[in-house]
Amino acid sequence: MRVLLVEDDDRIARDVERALAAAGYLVERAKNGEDAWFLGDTEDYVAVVLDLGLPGMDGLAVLKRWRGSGRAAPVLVLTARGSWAEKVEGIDAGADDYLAKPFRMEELLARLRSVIRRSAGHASSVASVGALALDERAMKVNLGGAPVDLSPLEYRLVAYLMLRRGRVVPQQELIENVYGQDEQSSNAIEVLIGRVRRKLGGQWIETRRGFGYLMPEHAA
Amino acid sequence: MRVLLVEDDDRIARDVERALAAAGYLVERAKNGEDAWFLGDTEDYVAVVLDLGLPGMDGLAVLKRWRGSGRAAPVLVLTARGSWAEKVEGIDAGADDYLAKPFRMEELLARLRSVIRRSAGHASSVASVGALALDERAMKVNLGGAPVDLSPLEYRLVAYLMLRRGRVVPQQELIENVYGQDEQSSNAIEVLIGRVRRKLGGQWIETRRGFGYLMPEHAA
DNA sequence: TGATCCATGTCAGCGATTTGTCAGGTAAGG
DNA sequence: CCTTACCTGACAAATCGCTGACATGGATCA
Repeated sequence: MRVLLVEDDDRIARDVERALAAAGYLVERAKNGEDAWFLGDTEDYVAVVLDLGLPGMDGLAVLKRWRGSGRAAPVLVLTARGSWAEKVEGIDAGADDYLAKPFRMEELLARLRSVIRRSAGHASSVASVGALALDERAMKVNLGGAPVDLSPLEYRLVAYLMLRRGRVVPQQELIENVYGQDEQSSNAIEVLIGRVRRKLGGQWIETRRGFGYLMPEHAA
Repeated sequence: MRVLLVEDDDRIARDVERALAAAGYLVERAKNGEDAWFLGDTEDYVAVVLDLGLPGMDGLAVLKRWRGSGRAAPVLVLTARGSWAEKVEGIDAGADDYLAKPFRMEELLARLRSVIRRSAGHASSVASVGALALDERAMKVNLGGAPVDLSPLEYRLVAYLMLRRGRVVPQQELIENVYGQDEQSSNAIEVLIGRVRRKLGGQWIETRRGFGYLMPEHAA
């Protein structure tokens, strides 16, 4: 659940960063277009929050370069209110959503959820797999109506898998999105998987030996 | 390119309809929630433009019912400016995008394009040969509906052959693509083929003595 | 301040699965 | 009939992931 925040204004960045962190995301920040482009091009994020007014390379240019090189991470664009021409251009450049400053933090979070959800190919707001339901808004996971008590890391793990249900998620990808960086030197992720399995019971997370993990579309 | 327009106000509807038609879409219109729900649930649209302020069933309720019954067509929501709480709710209900009235027709078109473009990117890739089905995302192979338990190498082998069905694949090519590099010093690949054959039953993999292996287009 | 708890990383060992190797066997093609 | 390519069963080794136990460290609370 790594999110890239591209924003030059420190105050806004701090607020957004805090809100995103509180919502369970792992936030990384870029202050200018070059850094943004580099990070977005080399790292893997579930979403990008991109301010258009940047020093150095323009936000739109960054976006276009990403798209040009095949980066598909959903992008939520922030910009000053009112310029609908800029909106249109931004959207056609490949932005997935658009938000005018100033904005409500709740709205940013909602749009981010939406954008992430859609990029995973799911329309419905609550991702659910059988009796498992993910409530991103409340950062909770319910099993048959009853809330499951998950730690932050466990939540991120489950959320990531649920948003990508039906797809094998390589261990490395999982690690990157649950922990910020690569913790290659241990089996922490396996331990985490084990703990989650014990809490959820049932066979929600399948192991694809040698490939990664999978949450089946239609699980027990 | 059928688009469903859900809008009770005749004037707005007329303008939008005209713009959409000019942009090449086939527009159908619903004036109230019930009609909207029925059409959206039974017909197949590339996108829906949904006004929230409706007589009868509320727009949000319609949207939730669609999502609840698995309708995935992208929905662009129209609503009165300013109520961010409504926005948040709408987005979380599964709207794909959101536009405040009054709006520029250009912006509506841009967002519609964007929404359609995105929804096109989620086709599930399933190749099949007779009763054999390959789900690349889940890295799974089904035989007549039942999953086949394959090891990583076995899976790669089957996937490679299925994606090239009807073509003779030289042993060397197979080796290079199943194993990372060349393991020329043994008959490992033959053993692998044997194991796969035993698991699949039937004559799915033919041997072309001296040339390689082949998965027939229409296998037994 | 100290006691305690919870989340999480680390480690070692277990065990199942996977997979390469080899030694015949089998059959295709001349 | 003979060569050669391919198949098969058995075996051994390696790999990978799981688990339980323990360590650590930060938060909370008396």
